[in-house]
Amino acid sequence: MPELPEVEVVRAGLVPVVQGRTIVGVQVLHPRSVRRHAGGPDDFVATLPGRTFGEPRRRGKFLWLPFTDGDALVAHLGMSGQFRVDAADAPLLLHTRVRLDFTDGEPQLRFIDQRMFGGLWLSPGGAEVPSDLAHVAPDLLEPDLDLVGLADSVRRHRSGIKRVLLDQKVVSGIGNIYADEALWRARVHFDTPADGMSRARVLRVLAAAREVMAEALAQGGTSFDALYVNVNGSSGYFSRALSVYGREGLPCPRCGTPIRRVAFANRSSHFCPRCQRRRA
DNA sequence: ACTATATCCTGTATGC
DNA sequence: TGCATACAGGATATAG
Repeated sequence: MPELPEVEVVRAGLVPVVQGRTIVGVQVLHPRSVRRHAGGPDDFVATLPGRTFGEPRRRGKFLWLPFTDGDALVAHLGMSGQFRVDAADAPLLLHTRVRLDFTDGEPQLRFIDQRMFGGLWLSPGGAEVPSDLAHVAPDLLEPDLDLVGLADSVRRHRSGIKRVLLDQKVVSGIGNIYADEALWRARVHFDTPADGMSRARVLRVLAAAREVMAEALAQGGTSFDALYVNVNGSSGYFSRALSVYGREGLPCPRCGTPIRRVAFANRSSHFCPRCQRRRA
C-alpha cells in the first residue's frame, strides 16, 4: 500500500528514467487506468507523443511528471500501482495497464496495477501544481511546513485523530500503516477526538508521523508483498521495523502487551491497549 | 459546512 | 476439494 515514503521512492526512481526524454508512443491496455482524463483513453494516447518530461514531483501520495510545455502527467498509485522500467521487448507482467515509449528507444516505462485503484491522466497547465491537486494539503516532508499551523488545523476537526490524519485535505501522505505507527509512537488512542487534544499532543503525533515516514523512506519504503516495489522491482525493508501494523496478538515493542486490531472505517486499526489508552 | 459511509477493484487467505 | 466469504484500502461521490 503505497503511502508517502513509497511514493517518494518511486518519484526518485523515475527521475533518471523520464527526465529529458520525449514520448513517441503510448499504449493503453486497460481503459480504467486512464482516470479523470478529459478526453478519455483515446485522447490520452493521442495527446502524449511529442512531449518531453521535466523532473517528477510529488505532494502526499500524488505524483506528477511535468512536461516542458507546461502540462503534466499526473499519477496516483492507489492500492497497487507501480511504475516499472523495462526493455520494450521484455514480456509484459500480469496487470500491465499502460506503456510509454520514448524517441531515444530503451528503456520503456510501464504502469502496472493489479487492483486498479490507481491511474494516470494529463493535467493541462499542471507542470507547477496540477489543478486537480489543489485540495491536497501539504505533506509532512515538505521543507517549509508550518507545523504549528498544521496542528491547529488538525484540532479544528471533531473526528477521531486517526480519521483526521487520513484526511488528505488536512495533511497529505499518511495512510493506514503510518497512521497506526505514528499514533503508537505518540501513545495516542486512534479514536481520541482531535478537537479535544492539546496543541502539544497533536504536535507530538505529527512529529511521530514525520519521523516514522522519514525512517521508512530511508529503508526504501514498506513492502509486504509484490504490490509495492520501486521502479526496478525491488522491495523496501521497513515492514520489519513496524511496531503495531499487521502485528495483532504480537507483543508491543514497548511494554509487551499483545497488540490489538479493531475494525475502523472499512479497514483496521492496530494499537497497544496499554500504551494507547483512550482518555476520558 | 461538516462528518461518515459506500463504492470501486482483484488476489489471497480462511472457513465450512 | 470446492465454494463462499473476509480482507487489504486511497480517494471520492453521496448520504446524513
